[in-house]
Amino acid sequence: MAVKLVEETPYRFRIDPVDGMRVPGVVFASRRLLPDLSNDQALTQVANVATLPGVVEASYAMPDVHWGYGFPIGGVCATDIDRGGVVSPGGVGFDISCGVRLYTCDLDRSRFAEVVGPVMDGLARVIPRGMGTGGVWTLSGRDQLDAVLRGGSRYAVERGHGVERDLDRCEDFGAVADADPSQVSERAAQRGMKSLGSLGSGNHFLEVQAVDAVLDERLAEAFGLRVNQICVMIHCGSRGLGHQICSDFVARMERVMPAYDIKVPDRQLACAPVTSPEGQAYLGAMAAAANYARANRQMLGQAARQVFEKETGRTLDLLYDISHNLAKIETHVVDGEERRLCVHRKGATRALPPGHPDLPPDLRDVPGVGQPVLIPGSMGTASYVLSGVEGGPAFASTCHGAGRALSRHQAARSVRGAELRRRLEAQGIAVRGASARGLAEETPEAYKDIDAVIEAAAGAGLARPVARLVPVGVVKG
DNA sequence: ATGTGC
Repeated sequence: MAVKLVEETPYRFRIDPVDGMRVPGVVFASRRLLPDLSNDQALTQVANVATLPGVVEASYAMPDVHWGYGFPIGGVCATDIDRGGVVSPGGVGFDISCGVRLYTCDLDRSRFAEVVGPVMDGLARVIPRGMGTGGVWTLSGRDQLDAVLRGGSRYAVERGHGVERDLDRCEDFGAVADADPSQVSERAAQRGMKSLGSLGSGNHFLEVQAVDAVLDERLAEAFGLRVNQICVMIHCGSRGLGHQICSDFVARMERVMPAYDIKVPDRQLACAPVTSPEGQAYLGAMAAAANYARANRQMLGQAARQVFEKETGRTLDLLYDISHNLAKIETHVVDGEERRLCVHRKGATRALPPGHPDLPPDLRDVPGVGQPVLIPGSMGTASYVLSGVEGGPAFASTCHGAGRALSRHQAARSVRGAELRRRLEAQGIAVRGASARGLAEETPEAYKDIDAVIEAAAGAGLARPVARLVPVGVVKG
């Protein structure tokens, strides 16, 4: 599909419907980010998504959009459940409920410098990472795995892995409803059994970060962030379990699409009506994987908390835990009417407005304070905390990270792992990696400029920047 | 992203 962009505002570009598109495409980006997009498969994917049955408003792209499996990464698409709307595993992604959790620590950057060695060595010892299996929690069997799949972080806390306040600060208060472990294949379960509490590889990490700049004093205070404060960010997902569930359901939906008379321009857009048996089965399995991902982050956070308590005498307080790969059933006003939608966010972060009932209890009634939004940067660069805003377009969603600019292969060719490690250490960043190649694939040059992405997200009215964080120690898969 | 690839 040939894609033509029309500038609507400095931060919003439109793709008019052609060739079976049911709605326009809308790309939130700045002029600075746009050249990267002009010759990119990602925009064709934005247009392809606009052909899905039941799609409403627009196929949205966030400022960090890039090419993905079928759907672009950095894409948001909502379908109307009661008007034939579909759900698609490709619109969620392989790493179901991949997301970020951020803890604050009552410790300043200068004090942390005195204990950086023991803390980083402690984290390196307790945080499983890299390809393959082995997590901090060895499950007793399928029954206990199913308890994780139903209960998420809540089950982990019930079993002593965390405190009740952690759950107040988790999306969905720690567990997605309607998880259906019976829809999780034996193969997916086998893969999940041995990986609970592990980072994985790729761009997943655990970082010790320092608040570099406060960008909104009032919001930062509400979120408990101050300049030079130490934080811990964890970015990971549902490991082999989520991957297997996605694979299982892509194959299943490809088989049943003809029976629903659904035709899509790319077979990687395989989908089924939300209300169909296949749609419901996927949503049940997806919710189970989402709970696994949250329990995964809970376990890693608890392991990090114990290291901090032992080595610094200070604990970690959870600021928030939020996914950026998930489909959710939500109610939004479309064409002046409240509709039940299936909102797919793939490489896009939910950003609820101030006063929303799903906000943490202690933030819910604070005027002007929206949902904490956690945006991980690439290795060695900044990460951001944002806040959801009133009236955000794109069904209360924003970007999820810097977005790749080079493929893994290109990145690995551009720099040697050992050299990159020295460079990071020279910048004052303590590195505890798993493999040299893994490091090279994540070199900062392989990603877009996170500062430009955040500027575009703010300019487009998707979210409000609160604080900029920089890494002081990184544990990578 | 992933027991990395039909």
